[in-house]
Amino acid sequence: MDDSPKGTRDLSTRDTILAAAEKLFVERGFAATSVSRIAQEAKVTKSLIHHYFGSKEQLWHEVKNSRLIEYFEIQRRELAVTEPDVQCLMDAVTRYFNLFRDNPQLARLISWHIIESEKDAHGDERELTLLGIEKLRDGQKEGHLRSDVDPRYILISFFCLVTHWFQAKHEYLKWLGMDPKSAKADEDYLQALLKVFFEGVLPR
Amino acid sequence: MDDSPKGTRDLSTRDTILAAAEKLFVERGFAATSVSRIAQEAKVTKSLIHHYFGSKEQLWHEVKNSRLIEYFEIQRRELAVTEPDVQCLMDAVTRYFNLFRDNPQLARLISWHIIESEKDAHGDERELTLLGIEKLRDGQKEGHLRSDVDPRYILISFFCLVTHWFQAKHEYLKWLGMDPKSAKADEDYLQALLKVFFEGVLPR
DNA sequence: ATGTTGATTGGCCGACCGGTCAATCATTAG
DNA sequence: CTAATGATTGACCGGTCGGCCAATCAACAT
Repeated sequence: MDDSPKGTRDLSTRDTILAAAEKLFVERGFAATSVSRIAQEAKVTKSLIHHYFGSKEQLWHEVKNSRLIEYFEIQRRELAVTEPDVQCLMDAVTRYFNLFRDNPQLARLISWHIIESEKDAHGDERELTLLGIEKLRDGQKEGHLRSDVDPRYILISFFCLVTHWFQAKHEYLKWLGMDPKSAKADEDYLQALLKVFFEGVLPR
Repeated sequence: MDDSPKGTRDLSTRDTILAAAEKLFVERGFAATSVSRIAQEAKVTKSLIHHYFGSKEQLWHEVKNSRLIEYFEIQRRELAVTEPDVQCLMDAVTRYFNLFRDNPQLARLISWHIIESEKDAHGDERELTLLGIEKLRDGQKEGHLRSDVDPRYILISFFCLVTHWFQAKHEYLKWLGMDPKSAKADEDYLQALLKVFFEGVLPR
């Protein structure tokens, strides 16, 4: 039978709590979310949350880890089929961008993870990053990418261009007087991102 | 004489509180920081904080606004002396980058501001952004910048490249197994940023 | 039927939260 | 000297926090 470590066979209630917790944590962050509020959202008692997850911290880690591991898994698969030629890289960038576009909680989860900067090291992250850098290095060796920039910083600048857009677009679009919920903005920004990242803002 | 609205002539204590509040808010964000903790940090009583600032929210806004207004002012001055030619733009990018490098609280303050996404609109932000876009448009008209990318998204992608670096570098450097406190990393990233932003990652 | 096990509840705890208030202290003006 | 004013304190408020616990409930194995 199912022999999960703590003996929780019924997953539906547990998942209900997990979903409620994710919603609130993603919305307000760890500190601003109370266990009782999560209980209310999941329509269970506070005690039940402690029964399943032990503590608020553990629940938060459970929420984060489940999402992040899922995200790493997707990335790993994506990376495996990516060849270091230009078209393939542009497709990979687009898929990465769309992953965030289609999972808005992901960007916020990462935001909270980064800003609250906890010590938990994932290993997954590191492995995945090194894999990406290797791919970029291949691209450089084959002449698809310029070789006078450290591939580590190429990768980071790419992360910046995608991650920060989804973290802050509501703010920037507000500054520009544009509709913060417009799907058009995502599409337009992606096109600009591809041009800037691959070709730069100087005329060729 | 000094006739500040609430009649607080002694600024030193007030500033002590402000500094303590900034330190803790920047470190942990609004929700995770308690008034008593700020009082302890500033070595005053909790009551005194309410005496000077009314409420925790008002203190938070005071902290944020004072810093952000200062930052906007610097930016406005920078922008005024920036010509839209390539060398001048690269200098402006570098100065903008160094502003964040030398004021680490600024990036975190903006992080908290963005992720806790409050409704307060600064006006300053909008005006400044439009000014920057105008400058970029000039650069396009004079042929210094490519004209097939919306200057609004050029500006945003630039914000992403700088802001997110300072928000997340500790995380990324950890992934790469590099020293998160290294000043060298800032310098190296800036060089990479300039190359990528202006010329792109494709060979020329 | 009975005991076992885990799901679920409501009540309770001490700690801390943000905030108020009346009482002091220090300074200075009249 | 005294009145006034603001700075500063400590005690206190109601409320919420995260967490604990004993009791019940439902399902199932014996």
